[in-house]
Amino acid sequence: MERDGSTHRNKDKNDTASEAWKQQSFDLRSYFPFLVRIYYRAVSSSVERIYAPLFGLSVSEWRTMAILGPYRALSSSEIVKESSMDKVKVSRAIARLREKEFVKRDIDGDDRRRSVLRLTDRGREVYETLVPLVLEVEDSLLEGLNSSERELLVRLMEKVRTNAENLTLVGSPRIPEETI
Amino acid sequence: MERDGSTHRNKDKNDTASEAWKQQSFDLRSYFPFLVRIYYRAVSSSVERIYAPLFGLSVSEWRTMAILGPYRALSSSEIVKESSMDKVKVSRAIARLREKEFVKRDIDGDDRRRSVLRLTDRGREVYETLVPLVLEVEDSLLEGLNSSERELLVRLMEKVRTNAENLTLVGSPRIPEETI
DNA sequence: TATTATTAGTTACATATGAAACTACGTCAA
DNA sequence: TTGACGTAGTTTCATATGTAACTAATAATA
Repeated sequence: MERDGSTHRNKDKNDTASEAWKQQSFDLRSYFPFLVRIYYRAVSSSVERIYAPLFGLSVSEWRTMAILGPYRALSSSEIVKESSMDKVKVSRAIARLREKEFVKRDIDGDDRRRSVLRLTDRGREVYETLVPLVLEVEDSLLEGLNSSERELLVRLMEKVRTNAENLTLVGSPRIPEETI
Repeated sequence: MERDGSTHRNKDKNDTASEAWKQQSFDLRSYFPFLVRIYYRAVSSSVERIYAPLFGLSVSEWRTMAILGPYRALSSSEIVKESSMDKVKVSRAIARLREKEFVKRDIDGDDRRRSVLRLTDRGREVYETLVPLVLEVEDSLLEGLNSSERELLVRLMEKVRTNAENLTLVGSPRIPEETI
């Protein structure tokens, strides 16, 4: 990475060819959203290396367990809110976690549409095995960054995310899983 | 975000219950890889808002065009290298771009396994329409960050990515599309 | 209370994905 | 040459995904 942080293109100004003024040099490899993608993929796979092979958990399954871990008893839609997953994904994750008997479900007495989910004992064992391991990964990922750099990284990512959300607000309603 | 950058857990030390020493407080919402995911998704969707509705391009199709834009004529496997997509994805992207007649293919004279891809005139038009738009998105995403912050953000992401890749190196060979 | 609207969660369907198998072509070595 | 191996790119298959339609239950209101 040896380009300045603000922009990496040079408008071909003074170019006289009829259409050439349009031609901005564009290099995917330094396009910020592309860098974000590469970054994300690297981080993702390093975490998945932990819970996928150990207990055959998918991402959404792990996330669901992670939410249930400290909170104890939540409804599906509460998990949706906490996890930034959609309700279909959560529903499927729960279905599989119930098959694996890592999660159990009780129907709410008052509102019988609502179900209350919690980890089973086995689920809690798995959760507690996993937590220190994924924390270890987190540490390794941030290795070499001092605490103010870590703070800054998180802060800048948040800032960018806010910008992104403001952008998306104004437009069409699509939040695809995979992009760039 | 109001936690320190290095860690957000408190080991429940001094807890005397038999298993409780294992219990680290774990909060998905502040788990770094989770934050990365949220960040990535926000950035992704803000870019896809541009090329998806305008020309019905998928992510991999857009990326392929973005690679072909400046370079002119590349083989499929060269695109694979540039794009950090796997060959199946690239192959499919090319197939659809050829249907749409945004990309054309010539078989290499010397090596008839190899095909050489380039944008068609129509493809180049699309590309040139898109480039300024996606650059605009990039700008909006980074709005409010001065250039040293931008530089830093990119640098820190790279550092984390390197850490991640070193981690993944040592283990099982899986690079899933979706994770955390 | 009957009727309609709302909410929780699931299912169906069409599309996207990755791993592995496969096809077609090239290269190397005997 | 011919066979063994290697490479470019495609296809198959099983799984994952999102949208939209759906079911079941509750809430609101007439």
